[in-house]
Amino acid sequence: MRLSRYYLPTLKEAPADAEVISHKLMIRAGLIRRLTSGVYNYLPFGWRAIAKVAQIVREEMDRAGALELTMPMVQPADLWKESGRWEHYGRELLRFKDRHDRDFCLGPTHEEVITDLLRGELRSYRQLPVNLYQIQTKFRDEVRPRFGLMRGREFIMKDAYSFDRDDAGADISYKAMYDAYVRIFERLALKFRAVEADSGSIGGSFSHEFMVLAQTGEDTIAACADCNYAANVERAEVKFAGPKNSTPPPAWAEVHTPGRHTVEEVANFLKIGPEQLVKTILLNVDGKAVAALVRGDRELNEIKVKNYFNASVVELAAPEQVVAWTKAPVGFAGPVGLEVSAVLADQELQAGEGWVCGANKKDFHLVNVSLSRDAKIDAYADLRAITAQDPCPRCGGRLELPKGIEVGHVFKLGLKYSKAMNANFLDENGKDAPMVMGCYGIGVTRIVAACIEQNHDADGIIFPPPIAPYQALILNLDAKSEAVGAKAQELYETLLGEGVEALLDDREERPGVKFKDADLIGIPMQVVLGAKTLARGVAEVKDRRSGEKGELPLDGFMAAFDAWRAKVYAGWGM
RNA sequence: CGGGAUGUGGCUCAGUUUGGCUAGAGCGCUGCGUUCGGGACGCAGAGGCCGGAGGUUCAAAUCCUCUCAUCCCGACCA
Repeated sequence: MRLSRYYLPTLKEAPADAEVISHKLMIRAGLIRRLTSGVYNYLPFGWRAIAKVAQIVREEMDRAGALELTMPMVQPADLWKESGRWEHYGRELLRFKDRHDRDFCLGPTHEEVITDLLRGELRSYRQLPVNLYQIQTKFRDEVRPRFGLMRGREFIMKDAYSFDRDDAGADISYKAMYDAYVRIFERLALKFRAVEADSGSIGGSFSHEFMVLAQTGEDTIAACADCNYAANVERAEVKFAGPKNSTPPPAWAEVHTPGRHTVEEVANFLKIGPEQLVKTILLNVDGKAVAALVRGDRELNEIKVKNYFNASVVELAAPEQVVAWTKAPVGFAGPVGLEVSAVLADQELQAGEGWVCGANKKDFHLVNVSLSRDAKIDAYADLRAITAQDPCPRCGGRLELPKGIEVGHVFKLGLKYSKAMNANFLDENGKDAPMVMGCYGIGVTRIVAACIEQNHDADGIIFPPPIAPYQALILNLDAKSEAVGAKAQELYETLLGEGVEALLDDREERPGVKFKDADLIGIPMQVVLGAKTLARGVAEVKDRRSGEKGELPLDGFMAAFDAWRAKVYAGWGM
């Protein structure tokens, strides 16, 4: 394609409402335009990148034996009521009524539809397993869409669903998808990590997330430097050395701590370390009052609390509730004499005595507290967030905590939907049995954004070749010169003829403008042709990633180009 | 949903505090000329009822009320 006839609106300045780099660059480089909050137009250049990703996903899904289909975006409420999610999915589900006043929603995911589809059609174990997928626009009415394509309300997703006769079969399906995902992200030339994940409200027994590694990621990964353990910190278990027997402290005593309510304030005031304090965090767990205790220097992982109770909602208690439960303002809660429905303590609090904690009384704390002697602890459990100082829960090795962007998630669902929706088949013995399901998602549009988060510099996007909308950009620096124009056109046609996706910048712009735009839009290979180089019988080339420049002879150009391309791709590990 | 902020040509913003002439700048866009290897320069243009509604006033981009939209932080999130 020739740029003089391309709709590629590049911008010198980023719009004020873009915050993260991928969002800014996608707008500046003319990939997307916002229609409304969390909803974007995909412009021709951006759409090509999305299509590239989708095609690789498609090829690997097909290779893994999955079958592509397309299900409706508009879904009847009946199905969601059947699975129970009409009530539980929340307001992320965009609901509306048709002219007959019937309830509908826009599909945020398709477990209900696919289960409904198959339960009517698949009756025999002979027909299983089956794995179906689609690549389609999804809509989730996110409470807070942000960061451009990173968290949109409307986005493109590949979602696959597997149905098996039994657990063992489901494990095989799961593994096949996991392996396909690894191949997909390898082929996309992204730096990624597959991590153990919390399965969240989709349910099911276990799951993995695929994270594109990038500083700006919203998720944190606990990854072992010594073994292959990696988990989302939401899920990562903390290894506990075991309780220690220490002598109980003398009886607890109140100390006056006027106006000190944070751990830091109290620790400074008493001239002790925060690890000698116990934080008492009051939570609402499915409407019940729960206290969670962690050491002063630790952070509570609310998801662990949620999983401990198998609860659907865990939220921090409101200040009024804290006052009602502890008879003191926020900042002075403690386990001694606290009356709530459950008091959970982090396991490591078993290794220590003589804690400092809130007195449940304004401006007072307690010292010399023994949890076993002075408080009623219902259970000790792994409650806190893992830190970089913790050992690897598998091998005891050193942990790193890199940031990642979740671009894929595989779930083993088990019987959750098949039971709720009666998706049964007849097994070998002629008996009804529920199908064992798995579901597998990839955020196609999010991958493009994540790719840019991972690959950019001060000048713009640096597309990995597999995602790049075009492989090579030819810059005609002398658009008015017939000789240069003819040669540029010739190179362009040569590349196209050899199957290289080329873009020709034949606009009547000054060289500086073309160089800037070329770097901004991030096509991996730049071929620069001007009067000077033409006179010398060469074209200048630049590797967008490394910035390395070279010259290729115009005579026998294609052979030289092939060699150079191999070098550029090698830089991407391809 | 709680907290904060912003809405002025396509983009970035000034002007609003303290109401007052035909509402400005840079970038971008159109035309002409000079330029031509890292976002050139000159001249001449086009383009805005200042998010919307109502109100106060002799007079509103500016003050008041309501409303809509967008962004940020938090809660939330296959």
